[in-house]
Amino acid sequence: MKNADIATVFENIADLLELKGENKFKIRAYSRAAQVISHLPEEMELMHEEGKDFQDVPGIGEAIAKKSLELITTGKLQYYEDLKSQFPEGIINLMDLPGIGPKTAYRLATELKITSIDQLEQAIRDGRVMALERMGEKTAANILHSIEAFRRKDRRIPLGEALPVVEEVLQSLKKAPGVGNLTPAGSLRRFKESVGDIDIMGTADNPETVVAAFTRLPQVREILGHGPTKASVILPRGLQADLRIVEHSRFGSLLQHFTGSKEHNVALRTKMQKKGLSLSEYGITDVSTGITEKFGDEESFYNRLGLQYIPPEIREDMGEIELAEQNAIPTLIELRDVKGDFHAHTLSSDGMDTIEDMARAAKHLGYEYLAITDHSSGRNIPADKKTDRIRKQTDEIKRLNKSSLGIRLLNGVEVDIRADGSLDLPDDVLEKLDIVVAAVHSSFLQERGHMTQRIIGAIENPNVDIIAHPTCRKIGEREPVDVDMEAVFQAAAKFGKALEINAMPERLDLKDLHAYRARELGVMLVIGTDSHTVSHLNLMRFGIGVARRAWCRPLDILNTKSLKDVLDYLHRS
DNA sequence: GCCGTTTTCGGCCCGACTGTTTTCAGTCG
Repeated sequence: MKNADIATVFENIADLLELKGENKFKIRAYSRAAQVISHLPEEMELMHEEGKDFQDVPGIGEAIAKKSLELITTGKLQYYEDLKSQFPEGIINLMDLPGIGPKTAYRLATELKITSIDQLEQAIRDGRVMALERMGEKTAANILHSIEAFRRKDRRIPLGEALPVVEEVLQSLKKAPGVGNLTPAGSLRRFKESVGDIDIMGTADNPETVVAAFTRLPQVREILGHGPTKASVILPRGLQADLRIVEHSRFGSLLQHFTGSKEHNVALRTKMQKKGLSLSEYGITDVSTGITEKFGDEESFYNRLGLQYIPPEIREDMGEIELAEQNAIPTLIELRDVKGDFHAHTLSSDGMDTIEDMARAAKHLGYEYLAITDHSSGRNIPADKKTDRIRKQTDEIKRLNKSSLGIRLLNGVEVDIRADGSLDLPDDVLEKLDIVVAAVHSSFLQERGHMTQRIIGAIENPNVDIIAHPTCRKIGEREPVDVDMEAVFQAAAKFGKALEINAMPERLDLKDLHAYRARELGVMLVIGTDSHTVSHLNLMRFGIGVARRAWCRPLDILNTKSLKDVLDYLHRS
């Protein structure tokens, strides 16, 4: 059983215990364990095989360790089954609706015998819900609204879609008179691959002017509400954005609070509570004196707690607070560390621009090198012209490298890993290239064992340098292939091959947790944009976001190295 | 149920909003 499924079981147990009216700290323990498990970089199944003790994971104690083991070894948990049998089936589904917690769900299930969202909708429409004690017309209408929103199922939006919209909004808003700080908070700021609502935090001399300007933006589709210092609106793609303006002196604590993650903030507050400090969006309160200190920026907020500044991308309660106490937060990779790109397409395959166009654009970004990695076949390339194409590309790159472009082009290819595991170009062609990126582009539904061998086979080929988009997922479009990632990481580490963090926002593949685990195992990572046109080269920042969430330092990422070091690494010069 | 340079027992994050309430429970982030 996978971590995600184990986490779901514990989350459901927490819900059921809440229904039972159990001790709320016990409930919290299950809930926290679920969170922790869903964020583990390694599968618990594997930890078990390796003889690791689950109780070493903070938030997992004796009882939950034992239950986890039962889930892993038997696929079931008797405690959970017993708990479920005490309640009407389907009651947990009701709690998926915003506004319905355990108390309401329990009443609906027992007093009205409702066990599904459909039944709930019916009960609201025929007036049975509002007839209940302590329920009214408004409550019923709100639940109905939740049901409709739930059915739209478009609640989380890929980062790649949300970020440009938000940046456009920020651009316009910054022109409003008297605006000071203005920055998005929440999961967007932490660079999670998808985001729910957008929170924008700001300071201003005259908040009302800014809030008014916000509600009048051309991007605003609907105004959900607005007051003197905050407003909620709907932006394109159904994106809800909330703006909050505070005085300059409280901006630090506000931003910290709304950046989250929730788990990070809870852990931080729990820890500081023991030192007699109470944290909130308004500042830090010394419990003994009742005096609240204000903070204009996040650095001073963290420093007051005796902590090093913690970058937003790693605020997930994965050990960052403990490291900050020791002043040992790693220096994470930044966009400006990147010296080149290892994944780009041109007109020779399915790209839109010439090699020279791509080279100039990469030079413009300040890069030292750019790998041209057109597809090996398919995509406008007849099978019998594969090697001809490579020869032409080689000549063109030689010519350009001799010209005064000021950037070194690496002569490469993105070679298909075919369904049978063989590569789409012969070794004598591959070995003459500067760099070989291999990737799966077909037969995505192969069974796990076959797919794992297919990818590991490519890793073992001495001519292959990088495996691109290792899981082939496309967010909201295509599920990842079924592959034993742990085995892939082990093989990459053993054979000294790099794995790609594909920076295309719809891919982000490796994803954050995979990249974290790969780095932990000593696998070299690269961030590739998979550019098909010059503008795609700018997508690098999305890959940087994933790398930072994976705690990557510059030295973990191959394309932060100088041209010389890259050539050394590739054993080609 | 978890956890410990204030504790192996006795604690466990903080504040706001909403609705149906005359003081608060439930839910959320």
